[in-house]
Amino acid sequence: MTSHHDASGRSLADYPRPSVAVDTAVLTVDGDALRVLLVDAPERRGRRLPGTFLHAGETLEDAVRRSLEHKAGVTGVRPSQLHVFDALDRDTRGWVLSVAHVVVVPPQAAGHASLVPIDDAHGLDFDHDDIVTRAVAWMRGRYAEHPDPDGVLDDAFTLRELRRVHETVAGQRLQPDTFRRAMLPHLAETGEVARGGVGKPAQRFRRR
Amino acid sequence: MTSHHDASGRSLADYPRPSVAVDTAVLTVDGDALRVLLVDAPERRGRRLPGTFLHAGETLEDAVRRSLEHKAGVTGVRPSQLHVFDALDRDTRGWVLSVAHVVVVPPQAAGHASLVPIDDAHGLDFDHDDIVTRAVAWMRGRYAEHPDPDGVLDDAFTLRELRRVHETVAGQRLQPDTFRRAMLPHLAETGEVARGGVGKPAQRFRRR
DNA sequence: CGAATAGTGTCTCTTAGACAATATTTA
DNA sequence: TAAATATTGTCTAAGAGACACTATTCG
Repeated sequence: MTSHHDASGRSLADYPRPSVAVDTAVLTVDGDALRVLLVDAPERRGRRLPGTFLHAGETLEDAVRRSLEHKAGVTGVRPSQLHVFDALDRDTRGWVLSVAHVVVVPPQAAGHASLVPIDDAHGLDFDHDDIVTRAVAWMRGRYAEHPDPDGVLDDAFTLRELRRVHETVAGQRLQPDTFRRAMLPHLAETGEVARGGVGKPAQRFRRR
Repeated sequence: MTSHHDASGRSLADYPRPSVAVDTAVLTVDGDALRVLLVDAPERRGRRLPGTFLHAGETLEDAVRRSLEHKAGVTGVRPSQLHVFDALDRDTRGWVLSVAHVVVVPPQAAGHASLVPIDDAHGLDFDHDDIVTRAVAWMRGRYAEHPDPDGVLDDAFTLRELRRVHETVAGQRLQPDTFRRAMLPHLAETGEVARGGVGKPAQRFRRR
């Protein structure tokens, strides 16, 4: 923590320190696929999540934002920590801890990197497969509790649109009537109606 | 991450690195109080959670075990990560990240440090109040799903003993009959009976 | 009108919670 | 026997899930 001297009486500056990196799973819901943003490694070793080393004077969240803007053109995100990966041999070049993060973005905000369906996101560099698994589990938990906590949809949306997002995140079909009744208490009516398609026009709702 | 070079082309060794510490909330259930293990700061600045700096060649889990054994005589624990605290000004002596952990132990395993009721564990050094809050929330979530995931009780126990633990963790009374029915599917009978007290002897159960 | 979708009514089944009755022990 | 505790029976209310019916729109 912070003021630890250990038994030997050495102080903070005397210890070798690990490099600290951040790696981020950027998830989005595009149509009926849950996707994750991948980048090609500079040395072409393989595919991986965007990440960077933590710089001096920077928080983890700053580092995540910097890496996403820089490597994928993604801005305005709110990262959440997932886990610290600390296996001693996880990076052959030295002692590196990675703080894994997750970010959920609307599909149009995904920038210029490639969005890969999560079913195809295997065999990534380092422990990035693990990070994707944890990120998806984290997102499932979040969407089981809230209508659209990360603004994947526009400000106003129909229940069909919202249900489609939830079906994609959960990986299974949901009944329209049950879903509607479960969500209504967490939504606010807008009065707007979505016209244009076939069938009775649907009301548009907002998160409340 | 791990192989990040950034735009400037500098490589891993060129960056300043933070010190990385671990701090651990050791929780236990003692009678009807939820307690956390605190230590006095060497410089007597105040009370805090046990922690240490991460040493080279050591994982976070190793560091947690070392700090608990060394500072409190607690062994044989299974730490879980909670959160990384990274505020730039959290330690006046320099750039220090702290990976907060939580550990649940049976009361007799608490070693030689002092166990403080969580209601009295305020005003701790650094961001340790936050860690305690997160640790308690983590433990509540765990006990809401499992009978005794961390072995706070002995191998065999009565439903009254188990209920008392849950009441302490949840901070509220639970109905004996409802609790019993909720727990039974997760328990195995032992055939043993707890004699000695007044009233009908209770069966002893085991986790399954 | 017919197909498609939105929205509502209602039935069933499960479960949590509460209350009460029965069972078994000690003092 | 009285008090205390364990265990089980049962009732009620709430909610999830399913099915069917009504409402509204487009082609």
